[in-house]
Amino acid sequence: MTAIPWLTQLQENGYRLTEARRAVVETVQGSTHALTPLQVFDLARKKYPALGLVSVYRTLEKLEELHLIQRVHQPSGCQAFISAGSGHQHLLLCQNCGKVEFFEGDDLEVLTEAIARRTGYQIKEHWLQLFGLCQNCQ
Amino acid sequence: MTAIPWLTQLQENGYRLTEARRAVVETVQGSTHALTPLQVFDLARKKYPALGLVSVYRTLEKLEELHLIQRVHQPSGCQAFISAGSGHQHLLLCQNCGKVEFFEGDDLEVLTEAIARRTGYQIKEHWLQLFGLCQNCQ
DNA sequence: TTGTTATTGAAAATCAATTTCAATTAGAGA
DNA sequence: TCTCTAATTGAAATTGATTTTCAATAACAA
Ligand SMILES: [Mn+2]
Ligand SMILES: [Mn+2]
Ligand SMILES: [Zn+2]
Ligand SMILES: [Zn+2]
Repeated sequence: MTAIPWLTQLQENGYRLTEARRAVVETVQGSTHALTPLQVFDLARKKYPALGLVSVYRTLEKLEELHLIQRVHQPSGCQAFISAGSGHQHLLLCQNCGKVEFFEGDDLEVLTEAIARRTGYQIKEHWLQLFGLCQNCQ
Repeated sequence: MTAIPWLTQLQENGYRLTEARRAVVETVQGSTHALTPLQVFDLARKKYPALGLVSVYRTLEKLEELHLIQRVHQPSGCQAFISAGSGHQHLLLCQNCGKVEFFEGDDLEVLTEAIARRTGYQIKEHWLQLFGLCQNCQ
């Protein structure tokens, strides 16, 4: 719920703790919606008006590198980021407001094995994403 | 196997049949790999050297609009296109060479209903994509 | 064959993302 | 606390993909 663990992890990986980073981290960490770099910029500038857009890109890059955030692919575009789920998880996205939920417990073993057999592919991983309307947007 | 149905469908939708379009359509229609606009350009120019990159973008736009091609999302980027599957299908992609296979027969009913109940979302659709290595690339 | 209008490719414009750079600042060590 | 240095900053320039503009061309209906 707090941004401190992310800031700590940045520091533990040799990155310095700055105002710009703090603003970006607090913005992304606390969001229940996937945010584009520009959206992060607009929100984070409220916390730290001197922030430059470049620092948003640079911080997002580091957060992705540390697997603290992940890119969200949508029909409307693939530039948005959200706090990464822990372990093997999948996304459920609201088509209207972009609200994100994680879920796990899909069981694709049987399916992937059948497809591997039929196609001759060696299957390594999968993407599963659900789209719909959140309670607010129905 | 032939590009004629696509060309016919373009014509039926009021679009004229030109050399540029024919070259792009033949290139994309016949490919087993997802192709970026630039890859389409390079391949289609062999058929029609006067082709401009702009016409590639414009033709891909129309083919997507008619649901003859679909965008392919990958960790490495989301600009590539492939012939669209018919009906409800999913993709299996080779992580090495980009070869694409379609499959169907996933059964996510139980899963999506459980998640709908738990999250309160009304689930409308899903994306399922498998990644691996094709026979050639293993 | 003719006329209209969609389509073309080249060039210019746009837009997001990246790189460059000189000034600033975090934070390690004294 | 003070000093030093390398990381970080935001502005500006650059890049690269995509879109728009435009005058010339060509598809195709009549
Ligand atoms: Mn899974
Ligand atoms: Mn399905
Ligand atoms: Zn919503
Ligand atoms: Zn392959």
